[in-house]
Amino acid sequence: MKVTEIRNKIIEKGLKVTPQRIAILEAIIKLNNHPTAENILDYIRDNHPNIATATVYKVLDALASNKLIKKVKTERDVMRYDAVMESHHHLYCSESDRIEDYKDNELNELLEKYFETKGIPDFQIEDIKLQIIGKFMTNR
Amino acid sequence: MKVTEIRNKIIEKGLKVTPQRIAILEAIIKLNNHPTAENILDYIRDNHPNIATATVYKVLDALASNKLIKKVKTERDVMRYDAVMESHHHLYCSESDRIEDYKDNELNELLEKYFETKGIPDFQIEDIKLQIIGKFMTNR
DNA sequence: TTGTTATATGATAATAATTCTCCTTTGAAA
DNA sequence: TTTCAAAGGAGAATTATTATCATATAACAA
Ligand SMILES: [Mn+2]
Ligand SMILES: [Mn+2]
Ligand SMILES: [Zn+2]
Ligand SMILES: [Zn+2]
Repeated sequence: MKVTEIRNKIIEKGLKVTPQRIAILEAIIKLNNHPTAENILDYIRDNHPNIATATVYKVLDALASNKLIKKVKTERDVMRYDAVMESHHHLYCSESDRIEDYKDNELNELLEKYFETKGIPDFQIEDIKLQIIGKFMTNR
Repeated sequence: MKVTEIRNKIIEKGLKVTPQRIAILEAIIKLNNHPTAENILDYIRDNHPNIATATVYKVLDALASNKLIKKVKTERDVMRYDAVMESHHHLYCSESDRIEDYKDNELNELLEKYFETKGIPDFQIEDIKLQIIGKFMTNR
């Protein structure tokens, strides 16, 4: 993902392009590990030593409400962020804070078909997310 | 759910039975709406005007780590609690903080069968929770 | 029943993630 | 270039939760 592409993503949403926004969006894409605000700060401090914590949160909020990133909730008191915008699920490690993406179109279709016929009384489904909890058999 | 039953649940886990623990567990069961710590406090203040906020959190922690209640995470910065211990999913309202239980054994079996045959590489599944986001067609 | 003791509670301070406020800076359009 | 709405920086404030520690009490034994 080149900086030009990131700039374009931001422009497409009608947002001003700033060095902070580029750095933060780039960090989330590159880290690719559902980083926290603090992870992002640590990552970009090398090139942006003066960025304020509040700016990171404000940028994250702007990116999320413009659908350039997603918020990923965790068991713990800290929000994490995701630049993968296509619909996908998450694998949560039951022993650590590791979260990995799980993309599975066969599963999505299965669920869609299931709820299409069965439905949920008095409820209109907009989205379904799976939290798959377990243990990773590989390190990282 | 009678108080005697609640006492027994607490005793079974080898915990001391205290008026605070009874009141808090009873509140979560009766409210049946995935209450926050504050909701619980409000509910029990009538009969326990002197209970400390910290006690509520400590009791919630003790109940959760002894598997008498579950923590339910939300998009927002507040934990919610659930006395329904059987495996179930949640319906999240996309417009409000309403969360309702969704129990569906047919779905559980479908998912179990699906992952049993397909599996996830390098990952050992322990539990699967669906977050079903959408709109309730009824008020409350 | 009473005494003992580990555990729980209450009061309050501390923490940690996030948000707010307000002033300054800047991106982008003209 | 100038203009100015929008964005950033600094630090205070907020809010949910946790920690600390002195006091109270549930459970058990004598
Ligand atoms: Mn918080
Ligand atoms: Mn918090
Ligand atoms: Zn993801
Ligand atoms: Zn529930």
